[in-house]
Amino acid sequence: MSEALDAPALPAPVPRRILVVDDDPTVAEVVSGYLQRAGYAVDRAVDGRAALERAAALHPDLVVLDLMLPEIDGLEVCRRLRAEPLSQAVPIVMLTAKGDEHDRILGLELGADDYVTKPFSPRELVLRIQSVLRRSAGAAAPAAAVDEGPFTAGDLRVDPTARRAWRGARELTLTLREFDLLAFLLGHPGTAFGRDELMRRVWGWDFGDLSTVTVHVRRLREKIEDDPAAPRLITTVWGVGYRFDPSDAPGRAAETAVPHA
Amino acid sequence: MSEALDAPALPAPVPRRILVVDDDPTVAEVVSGYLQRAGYAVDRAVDGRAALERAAALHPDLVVLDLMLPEIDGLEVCRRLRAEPLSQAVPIVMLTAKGDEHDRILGLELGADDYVTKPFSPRELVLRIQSVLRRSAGAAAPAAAVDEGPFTAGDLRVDPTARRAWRGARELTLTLREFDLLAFLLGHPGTAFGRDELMRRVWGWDFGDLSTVTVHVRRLREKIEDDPAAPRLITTVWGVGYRFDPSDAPGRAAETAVPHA
DNA sequence: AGGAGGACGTTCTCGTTCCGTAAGGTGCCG
DNA sequence: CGGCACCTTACGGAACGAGAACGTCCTCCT
Repeated sequence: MSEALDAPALPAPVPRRILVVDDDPTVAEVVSGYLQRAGYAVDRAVDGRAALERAAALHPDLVVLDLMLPEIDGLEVCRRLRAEPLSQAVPIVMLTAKGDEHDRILGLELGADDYVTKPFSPRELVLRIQSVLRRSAGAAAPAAAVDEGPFTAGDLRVDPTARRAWRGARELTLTLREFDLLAFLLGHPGTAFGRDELMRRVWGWDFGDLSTVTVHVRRLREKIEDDPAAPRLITTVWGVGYRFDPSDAPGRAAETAVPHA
Repeated sequence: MSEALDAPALPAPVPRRILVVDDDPTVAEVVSGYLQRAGYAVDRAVDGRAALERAAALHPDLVVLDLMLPEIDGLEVCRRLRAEPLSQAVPIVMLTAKGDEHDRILGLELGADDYVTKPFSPRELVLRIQSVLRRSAGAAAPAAAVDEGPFTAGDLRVDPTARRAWRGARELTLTLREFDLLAFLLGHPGTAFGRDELMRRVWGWDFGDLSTVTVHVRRLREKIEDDPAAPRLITTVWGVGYRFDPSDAPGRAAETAVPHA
């Protein structure tokens, strides 16, 4: 998803196309639903042959590939995708049976970018996919060079491409979520966001426990605020959510009261 | 869940029809009551079959759906609603048993828009429903341009996106309700509103003690008026309600004759 | 492999803030 | 002068956010 990173400048990131390949209708249904919900355009194929056709026709941004397939199995699909120049670079996430270590390793060798073992939680799958997309976007960002160069607010600096952040001269050690959260807020200075909206735009979920956001804001404050107990950068808006306040020039604030009357 | 009451300046919402599907009369009764008091028209169904019939007949704006149902269970109802073009887009809020993660996920896959775990607080359910309605309404109306730039009247300034307000150069510390109230009034300068109308447009309720409005107007005056005892910004219109008076040009706008002798 | 460490999501408790309502007071109108 | 509408104040409860701690999963290192 990197939606969290694209969002600052790109209001509506181009919806990514994902091809889901699975012969089990239930699994395909569940996965498709989750991905659509996360904002992706989903196409489906039920066997290896169809998968290759769809991939050639659609040029998806990512392929979710079940290993056990009729006609042509997942490993073979993977191999052929990698052989074809047009689909050579497409990220592949494999679905493998639990403990099927051998196929998994083989899949990785054939060029799969990640794997998820069945039974899997759809949530986890989405996370993996987002992670893979982020990685590959970072690796091959030729046309997508629209990606923000490092941007700044106050004495905070964030480099989305490098995934690094600084406070003044000191580099911050942020986790993945913390970084995404900070990057998003920095990209929308002065705007208040509800927890639910942060959940959607940073986490990419429509649901989930909103206290998760609270906790991560707390952890982030711990790392970037001078006094986490009295946050000046990430302000709490009571009953609403949070807001990043760019207090660029300390001492220049306009406390000039207009002595009306 | 707190976001439901955030809409400060939305025009009066069209009364929405909600279909409540639950086989437990007590639950259905309680939920219906709360929803009706929140201003929704409520229809009820006790099993899956009836639910589908009612949905087809009424085209409700939202469906509250219990998972455990006689005849046809909630998941199946959900599936069929989604299969039917006419009901394909209707938002669905599911009621699931606590910790029934599997059904919950499956429900979301089948197209539910949110879920609430039993036992739930009716209040929370109403908030979720409002949230879902707002989301789907927003999705359907892309050019809504809800984003108000910060706007001004006199020396008052309100920034809805940042949720901040200033009087002259001094920033005001407003609570959620106070802010919404001020934002609404600022957005309709010179217009008098009855307490009941403010209740509906600021609070979003069709019921409730109107003195609540009185008290909040008082608290707001306390923060923005030079002399809360002789309010110049938020004027009382006797027998009607309140009105915001933009006294832009000092010395010019004194058409409000001071009655006092 | 096995174990240590970190990241993340969840849950619980606690203190604070906010909000709605009730009750009595005051001013406006007939 | 009586009645009504509005004002003012106070209070109890509920909602909210902060903080701390736990359990789980993943990753990395040995």
